[in-house]
Amino acid sequence: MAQSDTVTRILDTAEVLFAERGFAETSLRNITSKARVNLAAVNYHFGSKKALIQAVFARYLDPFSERFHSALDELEARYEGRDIPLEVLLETMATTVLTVPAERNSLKVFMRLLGLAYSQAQGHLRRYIQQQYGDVFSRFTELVRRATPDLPDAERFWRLHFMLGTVIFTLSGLDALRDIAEKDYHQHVSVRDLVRRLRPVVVAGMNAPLPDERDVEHHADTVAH
Amino acid sequence: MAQSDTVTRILDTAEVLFAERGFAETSLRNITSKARVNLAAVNYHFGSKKALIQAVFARYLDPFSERFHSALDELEARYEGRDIPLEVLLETMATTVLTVPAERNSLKVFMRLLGLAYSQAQGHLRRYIQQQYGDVFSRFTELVRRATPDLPDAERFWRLHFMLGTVIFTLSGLDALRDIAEKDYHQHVSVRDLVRRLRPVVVAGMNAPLPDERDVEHHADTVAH
DNA sequence: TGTACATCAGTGAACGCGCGTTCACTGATGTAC
DNA sequence: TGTACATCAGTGAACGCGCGTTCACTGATGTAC
Repeated sequence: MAQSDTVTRILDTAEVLFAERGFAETSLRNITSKARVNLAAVNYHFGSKKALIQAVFARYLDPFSERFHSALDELEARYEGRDIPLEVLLETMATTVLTVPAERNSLKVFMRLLGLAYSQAQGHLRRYIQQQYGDVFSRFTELVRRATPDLPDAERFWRLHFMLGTVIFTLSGLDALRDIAEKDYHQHVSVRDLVRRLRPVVVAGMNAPLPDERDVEHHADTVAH
Repeated sequence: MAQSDTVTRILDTAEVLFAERGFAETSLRNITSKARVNLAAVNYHFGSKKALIQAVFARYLDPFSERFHSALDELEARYEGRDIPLEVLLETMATTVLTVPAERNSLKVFMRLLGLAYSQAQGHLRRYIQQQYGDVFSRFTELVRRATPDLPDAERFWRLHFMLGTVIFTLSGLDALRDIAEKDYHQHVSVRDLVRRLRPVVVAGMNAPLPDERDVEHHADTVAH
């Protein structure tokens, strides 16, 4: 066994199991037995389960953030200080997301992991991602800000997250949805096909008319907390 | 203690803890100690942790599906066989979702639970929801079909799920997003406020132009699986 | 009205189990002299 | 070239812990006669 083949085997197995069942539901024994690796090897190489989870993310997010940064560099150079159109920014992000996992396991796993990062409690994970990759996201949102000067800041913030929700939710729940879609419409759906369908929806959502101000205080907010 | 006050106390506490931390991360000991109830009471009244989880969902989804059915009855009567506009259908769904938890704990909890139902592995839960509440969802999608006759079936299917993703993702990840939003914009965001912001985005997304057919086979699908 | 019995909500303690982590140890490889 | 030592990946077994569940039991209330 080559040096630290073990590390790779652990990461490869862990990312698949985490994506399938979540972090709490995947035990180190699940991972190490499937990877045919000693149980203690996880703690030996990574230190803890938490650190393993972060390492799994880093293996996707490090190349992603690096490439996204250089894609944005290129874009800024090309537009020489002029505002980059929203469609181009979204397209660039989509392209980068699509290229990263081509060398890794699969886009499905990448998206499921992103979905879990959002939805599972795992506070440490959100903090880690925020801290490690917050800058590239900030850079992107700043460019989006310049591309949509008429959108109020808060509105743009929320719409970006709506958009993120659409994409992550769809691509991370892909398997279940794909099954239903194929059963109902006898039509195969590839990830690229979905991205193609997502594009006009996302663009239309970002460019939607502003919400009606009169709605704001129609009713008292009856929700606790 | 009145008869089966215990049952209510368990459900009230469980739904909050489940919403906060997920199912696997919430132990029966967490629930029973916070509810000041005997540990064995959960198994006595519900039979198992799984059954407790389903009971928590039923307490929201039973009234929801009942009300949504009657709201749709009303709508169909009002439109006397004519197609109901998409906006009206979406509005009706939103209104129903908003009224249900007004009597319960909070909308936030309801949405977090829906988000968890989608994102956590918990196969039994998705099956349970599908089986118990699938009919009302089918009825709704059929009405949406009639309201959008120009949308190809597959396109409508995907857009409905895009929309679902946006709403569930946003409302279930609300706390984290709200924190960021308040930090950045010093502006409190209520759930009703978010629903108001979601409306035009969702409508625009559903009515977006069809995807460009030429994109379909621009590149081979390089993604594994 | 009184007694015997059944029902039922709730309890306290224990069960076995799988979990993440730790630790003393092995055995191969590299380095110094 | 040979020997002593250090480094490092990996291992096997055990640690204590918290988990969901079970079980024998209690004590209050309702029912039959």
